[in-house]
Amino acid sequence: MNLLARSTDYAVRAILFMAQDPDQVTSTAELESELGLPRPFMRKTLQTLQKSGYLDSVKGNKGGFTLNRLPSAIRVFDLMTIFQGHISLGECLFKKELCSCVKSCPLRKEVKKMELGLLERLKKLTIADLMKDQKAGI
Amino acid sequence: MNLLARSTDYAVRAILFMAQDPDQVTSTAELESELGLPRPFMRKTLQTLQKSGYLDSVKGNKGGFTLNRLPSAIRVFDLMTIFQGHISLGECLFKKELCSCVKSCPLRKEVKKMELGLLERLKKLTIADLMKDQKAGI
DNA sequence: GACAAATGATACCACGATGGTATCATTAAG
DNA sequence: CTTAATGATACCATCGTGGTATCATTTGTC
Repeated sequence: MNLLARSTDYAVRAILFMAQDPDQVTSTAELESELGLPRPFMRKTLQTLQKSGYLDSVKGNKGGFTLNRLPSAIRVFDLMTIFQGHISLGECLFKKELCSCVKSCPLRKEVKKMELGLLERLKKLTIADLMKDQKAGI
Repeated sequence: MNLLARSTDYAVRAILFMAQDPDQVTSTAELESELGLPRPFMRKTLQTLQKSGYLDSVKGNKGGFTLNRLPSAIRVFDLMTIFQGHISLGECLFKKELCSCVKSCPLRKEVKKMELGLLERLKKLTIADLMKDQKAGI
């Protein structure tokens, strides 16, 4: 299982990179050479981030993207939502309604509790936090 | 996202059902009519449980399965492992090694922390706990 | 102005995991 | 002997995800 999709993961890395030097224009080519992120996929990813208001784009030669928000204002949880939709650990109920377990599903309840704990932590985590870790770590 | 695979989910329901009357032989046909679980799929699922030592099987007419362990000795986490393999929230590192993020991946570290919390809770949860919930709730 | 290098928008593809089915052999109750 | 169950497999279909390709547009540089 993977809590994070590739797209989310890549997005976070790209944003972390751009946050080091917020005013610089970063192209997907740069992300490829600097971080090894696959260029075509990153195009799609960054376009999504731009449409969602996290990045500004500069078209044309020497173009690319710039970060639009403070690292402390970017929650990992929100990025996950953008790329992965509604975040939940147990969504069987919704899509195919094979669950007649409305009342008789104690397992769901437990999973739901764990989900709550997890989401709480996720919602607190920002890019700024990751930058701190990054500097502290190595 | 789904923390639990269908197979795990079904397995838990079947076991919960069987635990109500531990000495009775339960067939997949019964599970289908009583719980609405799809018979062919349940066959596979219960066979897996039998091979893993959770159920005994009775072949032939009037055959089926019986529970082999005490509800308190069946951890949901172990069932998940059987049907879903190694449980983890971030396994990108292993399979395709595109992560050169050994040192530079603060996000992984955070996910790992959350995973620890989640697994701790999951490992504590047994079928007996679920039975208690079931009786308490409605 | 021409070219190169970038994004915008979109459509498409490939693979794997998962949920689910089908088949044949074997066993045992009635 | 028939029926109803499991044992053991092999197979299939669908979907999400990761990834690619294409064409149009924009813009800096020579």
